[in-house]
Amino acid sequence: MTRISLQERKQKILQIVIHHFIRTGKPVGSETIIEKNKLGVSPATVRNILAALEKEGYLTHPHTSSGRVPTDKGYRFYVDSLMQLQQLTQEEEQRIEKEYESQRGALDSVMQETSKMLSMLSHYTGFVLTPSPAADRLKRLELVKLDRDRVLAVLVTDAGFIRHKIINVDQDVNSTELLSINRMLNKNVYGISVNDISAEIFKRLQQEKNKQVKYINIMEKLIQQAFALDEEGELYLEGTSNILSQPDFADYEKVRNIFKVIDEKKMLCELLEEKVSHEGIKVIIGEETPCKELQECSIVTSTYRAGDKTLGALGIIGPKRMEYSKMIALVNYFSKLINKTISRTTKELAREPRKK
Amino acid sequence: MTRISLQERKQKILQIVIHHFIRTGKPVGSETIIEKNKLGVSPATVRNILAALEKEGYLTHPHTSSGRVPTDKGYRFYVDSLMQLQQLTQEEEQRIEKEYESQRGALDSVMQETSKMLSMLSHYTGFVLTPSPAADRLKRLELVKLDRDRVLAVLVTDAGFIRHKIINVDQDVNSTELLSINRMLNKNVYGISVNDISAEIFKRLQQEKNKQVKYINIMEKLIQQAFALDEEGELYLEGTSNILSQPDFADYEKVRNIFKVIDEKKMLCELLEEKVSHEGIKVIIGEETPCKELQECSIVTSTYRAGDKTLGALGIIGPKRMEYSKMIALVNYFSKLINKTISRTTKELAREPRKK
DNA sequence: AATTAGCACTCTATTCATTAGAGTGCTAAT
DNA sequence: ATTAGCACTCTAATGAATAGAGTGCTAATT
Repeated sequence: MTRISLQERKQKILQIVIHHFIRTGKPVGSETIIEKNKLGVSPATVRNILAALEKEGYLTHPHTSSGRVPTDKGYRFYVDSLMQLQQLTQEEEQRIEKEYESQRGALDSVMQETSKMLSMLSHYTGFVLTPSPAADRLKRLELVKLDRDRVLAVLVTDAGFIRHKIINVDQDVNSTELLSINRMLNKNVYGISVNDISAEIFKRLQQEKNKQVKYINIMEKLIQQAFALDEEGELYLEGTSNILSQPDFADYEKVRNIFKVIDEKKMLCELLEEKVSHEGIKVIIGEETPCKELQECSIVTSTYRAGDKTLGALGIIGPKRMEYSKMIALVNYFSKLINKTISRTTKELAREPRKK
Repeated sequence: MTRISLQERKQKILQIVIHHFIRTGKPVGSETIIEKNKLGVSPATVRNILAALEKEGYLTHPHTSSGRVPTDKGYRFYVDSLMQLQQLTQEEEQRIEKEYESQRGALDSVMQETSKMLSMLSHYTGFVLTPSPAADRLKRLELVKLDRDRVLAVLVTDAGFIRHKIINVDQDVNSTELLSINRMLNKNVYGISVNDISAEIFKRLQQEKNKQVKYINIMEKLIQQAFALDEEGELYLEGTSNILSQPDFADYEKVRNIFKVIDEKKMLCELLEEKVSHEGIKVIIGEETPCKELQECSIVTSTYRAGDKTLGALGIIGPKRMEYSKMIALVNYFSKLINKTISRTTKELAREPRKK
């Protein structure tokens, strides 16, 4: 992507076209441009410039006799260089903050609430992708006996996520035994990442040979299953119906495809996880997505830190023709907010370290 | 709804019309009826009968010169009296059963899987509504300390549902205290419905005056919050995008409304909970729904027993023009399957009663 | 050399008329 | 009670005509 800096006037006109198109959704003609903006030039000049911009790939024609429409490349340039960043209004910030205060609970419900608010404030589809707990640090592990050969494991991670899982141990364990296993595990579990835990625990157990070897067998089963988290983290998705309200998505076929992708959360998860490799706001425009069905959409997403290093993602999905500056501001704000919330949670959790 | 029994031939024709319309989606004319079925009568006669059926409210006309289309009343009569019940094919049953076997886990994930399969096999939208745990019996309650003033409560109900909740106790409780509270609660908790538990526990505690009174204060906080389950139970919803594939929903406006309702799960929850008062298959056709936006849809739903008495619901949402017999068979089958699964779970859980 | 006026040209979208076809509803005959 | 016959109604599809928006090019202008 060679970035030959366009001359100033060209840029100005490109910016006018895109801005106008974003607002109205109608192709923009040379006359319209003159009308709304006092550039001291004639329509013909503007036409020449538009033709040039088209040759360079920033604009297109739906058909010969209609105005110009931005291409993906055009949007990209707009987002990277032309657009002026916006801030949320105080009103909006207050509204968000207020909603957030009342939401004192488990992290998972905060995430759900966040995706809902993203959707409401953007009028598009909002999402939050929870990081796989596998990469997070373990804070606590609780084992509860359910019946003869099944145990419920409850994991609390450093960042404040809670997951539970039912485990089959094909061997009878009585409650007292379980309790002491539990205690032993908790002593060794704090602060280790869920990924490494299996290996780590066995290492420690071998050093602690004085303990009864009796449990080792059971424990192996338990640990293996408890930490085999195949899940890729949760995806909270809200406001999918907003897609139907977008005039840009009048084409039934396209909408159906978009919904198919969104319906199968899995696909979306993968797409997002791939893109969420490094921090900061990211804008994915149209064909930049690896997912064919979403080529008519843009995604504005940002990451947040959960615990010490794990990254989750959040953002919105809407039509390519969206108010990028506004959306970026919105996503950015929530990203910061969640970071704050999580670091608070983490701190609280850390207040009482692993004495027991 | 006076049910003047229609003469046999009338019924026959009504049945032909509805059946044909369900299959093709096109209004049915008198000629078509004659062609496909050898009734020894002329088109004119059929027309007379159609006109009669229309006057009685079972059919309508989209416009003067088109064939007949069933009204809601027509569908209702069809479902109640004309339709012959169907069975799933062996193939289908096996496919379901197989999927089910591999799914050995927490009940919640079974529910999610079920709604997915309902959607896949029906090609409509599938749902499972989990009963509010409040009405279920408690099997076990686990308290885990998170930080100075917050405790994680994990509830396991009789039927096998698992819920967790974060509780604020504005008082420091050390882990040992918590453990003994936990033990005390568990001794008293088994088999009581979550609804009654608050009252019940206090009654018992008063009898047990010998216990330290010290904890009572904390315990009150804990219990109050732990069992204040405002949730109405989970709604698992899958295959919403299938709605878009229905030719019946070509009207953008209508689809948008349907999606709005479905998006806001809450509304759907209430609707379903209301309708799910007594057991058995229920078919809600078009305007019979209390929800305006769903007037173009039909819902086939059935209940399942969770634990001893609590009812959950499951089913499918599709266009009014659906193969009712097939859908009823499908929903019915899943309903039975879940009943079986739950009663198995319950039994397993009961195998080790409340010794500790 | 850049700008602009002027004009032919292209394509869309809307309107209107026409037509074929499907299906009804009524009347009168069987 | 049934049916043949026929006028009537409405839809859906097709095509022609037209207005309008906007371009692209050429030649004149600055």
